[in-house]
Amino acid sequence: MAVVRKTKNLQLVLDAFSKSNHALTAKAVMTMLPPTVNKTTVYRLLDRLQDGGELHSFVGEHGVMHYAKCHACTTEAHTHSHPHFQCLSCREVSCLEEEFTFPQLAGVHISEAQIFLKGHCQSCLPT
Amino acid sequence: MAVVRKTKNLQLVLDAFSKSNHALTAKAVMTMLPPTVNKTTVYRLLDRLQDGGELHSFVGEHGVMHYAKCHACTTEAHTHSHPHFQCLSCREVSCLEEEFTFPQLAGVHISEAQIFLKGHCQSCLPT
DNA sequence: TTCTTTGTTGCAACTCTGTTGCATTAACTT
DNA sequence: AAGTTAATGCAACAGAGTTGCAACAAAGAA
Repeated sequence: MAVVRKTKNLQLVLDAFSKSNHALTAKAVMTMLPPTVNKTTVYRLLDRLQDGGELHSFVGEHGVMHYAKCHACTTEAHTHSHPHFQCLSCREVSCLEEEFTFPQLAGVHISEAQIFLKGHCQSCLPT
Repeated sequence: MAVVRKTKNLQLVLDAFSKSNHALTAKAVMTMLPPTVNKTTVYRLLDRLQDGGELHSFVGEHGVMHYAKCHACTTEAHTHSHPHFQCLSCREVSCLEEEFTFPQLAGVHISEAQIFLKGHCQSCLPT
């Protein structure tokens, strides 16, 4: 079974997410790592961290995968029905904490919701 | 200014959407067209129809762009805050008619919502 | 009808995100 | 220290989508 080793690169990726507090794309992670780290490695590390329940992923702008730190998740129970948010001004993507309960609509049975909101974050709002 | 000509291919794409009643990817449209039609043409036709307010687009599974017919839209006012839905069984993607009103959350000002729901459609639900 | 204008199409090459196979390297185990 | 096995780098690839350019065709003018 897949024993996950705690390598240098794995820690660097985790550090990147601790530093930013935002959702990151694989590309964004790469720029925060030494340029010697191969892109394949980055994709695999992100997968690993996701499998381990430390990150979750979602599709963001332009259909690009985004990764963010998990807060209330275990390996067994991933509950990511919270919305994700992108500021149209600074383009940063982040998780919103509010759990979203979707209404059951006519004719379909909904079991999963992906919610991507856009607008302006507090820092970018004209006060 | 961009005068849009009513070509044979344009009509074929519209026919494809009339036939299916589901959201289609560019690839799906291509399979419904004569194989002589180039993929670049398909992408351009889809763009054109979107600009003209006849189609709207959204990101679906695997970050792939999906296109669907507009019902209550004009060239000026595109209101696509309705959710999109994919059946986990038949994989079909469709528009849900319900307009979605998103709550204003703390710290951010939301101006746009993209909602992608998954579940089971009526045809695929065990009765 | 024929000419001219201009929008449309096909083709090839390219970008970008993400993946795969394989040989090599580095972490844990004993 | 030696052996096992996961992690890494590299190159090549796959799929969605774009771009530049030459050739073509639709719509209007003569």
